[in-house]
Amino acid sequence: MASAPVNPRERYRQQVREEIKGHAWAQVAGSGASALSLNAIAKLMGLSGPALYRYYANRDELVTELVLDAYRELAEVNRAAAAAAIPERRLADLATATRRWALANPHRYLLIYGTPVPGYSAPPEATTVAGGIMELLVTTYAEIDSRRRTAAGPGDGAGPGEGVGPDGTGSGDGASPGEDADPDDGTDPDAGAEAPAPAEAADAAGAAFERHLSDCPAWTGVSPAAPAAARAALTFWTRVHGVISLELAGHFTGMGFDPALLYASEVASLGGAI
Amino acid sequence: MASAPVNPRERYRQQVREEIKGHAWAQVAGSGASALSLNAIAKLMGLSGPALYRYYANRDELVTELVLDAYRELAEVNRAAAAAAIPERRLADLATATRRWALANPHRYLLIYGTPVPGYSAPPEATTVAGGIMELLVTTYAEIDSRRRTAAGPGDGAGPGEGVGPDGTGSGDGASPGEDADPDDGTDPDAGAEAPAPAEAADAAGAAFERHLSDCPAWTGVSPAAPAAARAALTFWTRVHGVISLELAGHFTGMGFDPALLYASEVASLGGAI
DNA sequence: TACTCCAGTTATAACCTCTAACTAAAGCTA
DNA sequence: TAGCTTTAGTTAGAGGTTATAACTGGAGTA
Repeated sequence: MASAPVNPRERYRQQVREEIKGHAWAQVAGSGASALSLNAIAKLMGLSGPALYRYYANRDELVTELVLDAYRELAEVNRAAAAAAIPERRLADLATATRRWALANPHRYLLIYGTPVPGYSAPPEATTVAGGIMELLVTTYAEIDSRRRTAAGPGDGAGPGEGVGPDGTGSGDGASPGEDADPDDGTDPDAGAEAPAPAEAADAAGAAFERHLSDCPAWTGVSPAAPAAARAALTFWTRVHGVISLELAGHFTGMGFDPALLYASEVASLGGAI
Repeated sequence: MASAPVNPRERYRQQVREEIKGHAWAQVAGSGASALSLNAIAKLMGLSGPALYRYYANRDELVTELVLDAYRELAEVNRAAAAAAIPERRLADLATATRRWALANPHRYLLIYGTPVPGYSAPPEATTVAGGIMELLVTTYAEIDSRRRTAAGPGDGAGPGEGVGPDGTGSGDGASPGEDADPDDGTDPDAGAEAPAPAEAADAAGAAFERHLSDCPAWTGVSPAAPAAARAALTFWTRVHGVISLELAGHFTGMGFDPALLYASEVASLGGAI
């Protein structure tokens, strides 16, 4: 991963760093990232507190390492799931793999997607790996789109189930009302107007978001159906995260239902049969 | 809220407790809950550290107080939004109010819905208030459902846009495949089977979840359309939280799109025009 | 007036992160 | 091989945290 350790000193250094990280993961798995203590790790390793500062400049640097590892692990899990899945189940398997990993490693998931640590800011490499996860989603959706296009034949772009986005909403076709959907203004310009039917409204807002996405700088390298795929990927991400994070935080306990079924319902809404 | 302070001593006590809480909120708003320091608060109030332990037994008790206040505040914001909205925009206004409050008080939102504090567990009253928020959602969806039913007339239960759930999925009608949707078993029983079309799959999984909900103990007091409304409310909650929490954690920064439009798209998918 | 109770104090223990200064050993180089 | 340089690990200590124990003085009460 890093530069190859040629010196025996450097090799030893990397080894100790790995051992520290191992203990750190154990602590994080036990009590979360905020309970991570360099002092305790040092004691566990038979060292004295300040010795660890030879290997990590400070606590944040160790946390960064953990965050990066977690990102890479989740990215790898996703990549493997996507690679192993038959095309028809790729989305579902991605979603399943993500939830399974999150449930098996709740603190790793929360380390990535949970409440940010106050003083801490993620390193650029984390953004890169996160972008890789996102890109996998986007390409998966783009792939589904192109498969549907070729299956339906050219010239046929309408009908139920078409398009790549969630909820059966097609790619952005035509203008629609509700251009400014920012809820931050308290004016509510069309509060008295007739509310559109839910289905149309979903189409309109989705199409508006896709148009907005098509104006945005890249972060997705896929070309033609990009906005639709990007929107679908973002929706996938937020819906999956919505269920997983609330489940991990324990907000479903005591409600008596199986979160797996809610998750399945949400994943199915994203175009992935589960 | 609590018992009335009749003694001047008790009154003074309540007053100091409130002042402590005020400083605590300022700290939380500034740097998050993990940066909350009883010592610093005491210094700010011109007291010495241990003095605060006369008012709060420990840090967790203060955090509990903050969590309860945040819950109550969000519940009140939701209740007010629902009361002020015309029926057709009730869902949208609920969603808007929630996001607005979350963006205005990110640390309060994360205090409730973010990564749980390691040793800390929410008090029963928090569950009660959270249940109130949920109940408001369920009744709102039940109300929408009954309004649609009366508008469509008895005997008419089909057609696009019917039902109360998100994605235009109706209430659980009829059996469907995919009974056991728990992704935790690694066996993947029907991996080789033909994947159903997305729309059918969404219906099937949603119906399965609704059937599951109808078997679950109450936590929702609404009677007839309960499972459909409960599912819709849960879906509302998880989708709204998915977008808000990722936005608050800064995961959208650098992606260049306006989260408000993604949020609007999601809210529209939930049957709320925004 | 006398008594009780309690807010707030200091001292202290046990943690934490992190810096400074020092020791000793390991490895490189002439 | 001798000497030099680099560095792992040490102790000491500053400054922070939560939290407890014991004490003081004043405020409210009987």
